[in-house]
Amino acid sequence: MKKPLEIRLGRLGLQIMNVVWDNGKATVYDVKETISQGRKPAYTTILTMMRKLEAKGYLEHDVDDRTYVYRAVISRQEVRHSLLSDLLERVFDGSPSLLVNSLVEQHKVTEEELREIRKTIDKRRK
Amino acid sequence: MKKPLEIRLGRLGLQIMNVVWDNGKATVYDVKETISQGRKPAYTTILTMMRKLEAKGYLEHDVDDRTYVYRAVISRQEVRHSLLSDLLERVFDGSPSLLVNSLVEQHKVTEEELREIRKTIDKRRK
DNA sequence: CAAGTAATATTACCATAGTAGTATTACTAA
DNA sequence: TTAGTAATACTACTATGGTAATATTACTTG
Repeated sequence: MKKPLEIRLGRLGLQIMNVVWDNGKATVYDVKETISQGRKPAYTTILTMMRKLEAKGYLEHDVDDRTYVYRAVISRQEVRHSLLSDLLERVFDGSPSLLVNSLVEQHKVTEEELREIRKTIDKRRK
Repeated sequence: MKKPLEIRLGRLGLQIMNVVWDNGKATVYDVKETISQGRKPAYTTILTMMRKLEAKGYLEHDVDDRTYVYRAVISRQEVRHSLLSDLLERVFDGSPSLLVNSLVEQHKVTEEELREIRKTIDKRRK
């Protein structure tokens, strides 16, 4: 079983994966109903994209009473890891501290978030 | 003051921008010589891409003895900010600590890097 | 049985990143 | 003066993500 080194997911593809991950499984209809914020793609647009995601091996489906019920083949962690690695290498020269620096400098990171991050770091350090 | 439009840059575009940022300016030839690791795109490929980057307003050029000398219109920080924001929202649910968590969990972050990151956090917290 | 309905299948198009061959232009050197 | 050279200009094609209309299929219900 071979793992794709690089995961390619655009906005819509990622939105769809998120719905599937959140619910464990999802039909085209489920996704359509859940994607309510922002642009609302047509039913067939979501259908087409889900078929493409399946073709790429990111989703699989079972048939339940004529309806396709999709489930994720790749995990959220895998995708996060892959996309983050990609950004790290291509944009931040492979330097995690540069990335974190940019993160806390330019994004409004709350005090709460900073504490959380610090905890993560310290746990990792020992 | 520019609006933080969404910056769209693929692999090659980013490689080119990096050469320009690193050197302050760059010709097509400079970029071709610098891009030595991995695939080596043809001269005209780089030329075409640099023209596209200029069309998008990311580069500008002066003419020096018939040769175009490109310089960056957008900064590395802008691009880093934009691409990181994008990833943060789309992949990490807008949560910086989730992102940092994934960063230190799955990438081999050295002890040195952890110290560096912690310093950044603490500086921010004061 | 026939019409409606709910689902997928098919097909086609647009935009953008990447790729690069070929054409043109303008200078250089024999 | 002309062949070569070094640069950009033009053109075209591929791949992929996104978009969606239209067609088909299979079931439901009057």
